[in-house]
Amino acid sequence: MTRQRAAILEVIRAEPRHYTAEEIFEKAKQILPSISRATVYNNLNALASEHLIRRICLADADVYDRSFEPHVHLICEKCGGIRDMRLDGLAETLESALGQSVSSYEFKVEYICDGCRKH
Amino acid sequence: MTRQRAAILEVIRAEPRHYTAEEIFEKAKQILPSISRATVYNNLNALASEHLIRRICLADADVYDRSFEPHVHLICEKCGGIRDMRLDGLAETLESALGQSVSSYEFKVEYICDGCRKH
DNA sequence: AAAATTTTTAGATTTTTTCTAAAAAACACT
DNA sequence: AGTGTTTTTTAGAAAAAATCTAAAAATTTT
Repeated sequence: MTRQRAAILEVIRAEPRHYTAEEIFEKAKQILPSISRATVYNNLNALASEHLIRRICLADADVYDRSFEPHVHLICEKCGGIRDMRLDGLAETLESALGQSVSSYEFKVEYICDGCRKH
Repeated sequence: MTRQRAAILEVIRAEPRHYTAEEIFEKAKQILPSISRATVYNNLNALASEHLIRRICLADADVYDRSFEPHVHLICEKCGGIRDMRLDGLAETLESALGQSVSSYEFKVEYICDGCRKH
């Protein structure tokens, strides 16, 4: 475990918010000012393929989720806000429909959030 | 409806396969040789936000799906192959868990495809 | 068919991500 | 701790992906 990777994980795990690669780079620089952009990209790719974090593609940017635990991402169509939700039993439903086990899933849902519905 | 948009839709709808923006550009050029890359990107963005097609983000590229109908995308962890699957009742499950209706969803599942499991 | 609006175009520009080869750090082994 | 091996990082260049621009063309409206 390098100091760089630790800093990147620290940034991602600090808050439930989902950050872009550029934001993670900026925040990691506050911890390790000499960190390189390539290191951030390398680590985000590595962490995502090791299933320690998850990449989520939004309309205008890719962001990273500190949790790889299966959950639903609710994305507001109006403001682009993103909210997490648990939904149990989904893997089971999926596996029985497919007839085979699955490694992981990513469920992205478009809706209108409370704030936007009031307008 | 411009000839360019028609050509782009024609390319996307020709086959169930999912193409990248660049592939769509190449194929659209066979129909309209003067078509510009910007037109392809403009239209893909417009079509996706009008919900006529869907953008799917894979590990190494974004691809476009001719159908916006809710369905599951099964993505093989080994070979990256992508396969569609129907899964009924998902919207209902989702809406009752959320307590509110949803506009659409995108369900991406990682698994090992038949071909790769044999090796 | 004229006017108004929208879309397209080619290429430059911007943004995002990856690549490179040398240096540094981490790891493995005694 | 010391040595050698392997992996990771670095800075900057390069590549790749997507957007922007303003003029021209096509489409739509009247």
